[in-house]
Amino acid sequence: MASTIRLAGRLDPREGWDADRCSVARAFDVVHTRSALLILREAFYGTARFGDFAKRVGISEPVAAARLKELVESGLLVQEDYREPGQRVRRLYRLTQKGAELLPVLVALMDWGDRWACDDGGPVALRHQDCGGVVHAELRCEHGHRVAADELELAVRAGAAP
Amino acid sequence: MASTIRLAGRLDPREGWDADRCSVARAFDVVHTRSALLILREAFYGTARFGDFAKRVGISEPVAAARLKELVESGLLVQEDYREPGQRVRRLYRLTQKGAELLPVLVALMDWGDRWACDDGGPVALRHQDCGGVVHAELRCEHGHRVAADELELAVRAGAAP
DNA sequence: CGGCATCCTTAGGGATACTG
DNA sequence: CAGTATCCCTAAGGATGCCG
Repeated sequence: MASTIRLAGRLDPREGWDADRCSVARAFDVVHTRSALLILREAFYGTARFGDFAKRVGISEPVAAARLKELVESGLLVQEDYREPGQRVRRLYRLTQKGAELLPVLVALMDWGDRWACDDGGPVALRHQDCGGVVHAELRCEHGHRVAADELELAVRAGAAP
Repeated sequence: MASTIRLAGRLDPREGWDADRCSVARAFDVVHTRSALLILREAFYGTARFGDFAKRVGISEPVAAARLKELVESGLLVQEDYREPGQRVRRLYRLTQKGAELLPVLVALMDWGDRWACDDGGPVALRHQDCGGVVHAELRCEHGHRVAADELELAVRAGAAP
């Protein structure tokens, strides 16, 4: 059946597999909750202030406070105090490099949701500023080849032996 | 500061934004838990049987049963009863097309975890079978251009007005 | 082997009210 | 505006035990 795939690979890396070392699990543990994910989405959209996060994500202030604190502690966001001349101090939350590199995760989720969880293709689209083309997250090898799921091979990295 | 980015775009799509229509949120709601994500990871690695999921993901049987049932109900996995001649019936869980298309999400998470949550670059690597090149999830527009975060533009889709 | 039933603990998240 | 303090509910997930 074409609807099921599996990663190719001669050796079975799952023997002696240490679940705690899995990068997928570790990445999930950092993001960790729905509210944190949506706060990151808003940060990508340019949101920077406490109240805007709570309002736009649709969560209560206590939850927003807890998630923002965790995200700062994890190094995904930085809090900056910022004062324009003659204005009161504003507190801004902004993405760090570490946080910004989660963008492909967000885009991949958006792609999937647009395709499988929306009637209409989703409320927003990402476009390439230069050419206007719609942007997606896709699998490419380091030589630039587009890689289909059945062309993947799973390899255990050196030093990752059981 | 180079470590913060924001999506370009002249109009602000967040006014009138309906949080429930967000594809990122909807996709997260389908996957929904850590254990479901790791079950999907195992499905990509070729795991198909109940006990293997529980053991390799590192979760209890009740949790595995609950997640597998949810994933089947969501249409990400199918359960097949399968009998080799002379053997007892085996039950297999396999990815559907809908589930298989979550692969870029998993790869993007793995990429991020390898880079930011592991000392050693992560336990496994994905390679392109044909050329051996390491595979990553990256942002490309429909014309094949590689798209950096600051080249993105957010556009409200037709019919997505407030 | 492939589950389900039960009990338990912890954490995510909403509501409300209050402070600097 | 940017939070904090309480209280409460629900769900994720482990442990144990049973069943076809």
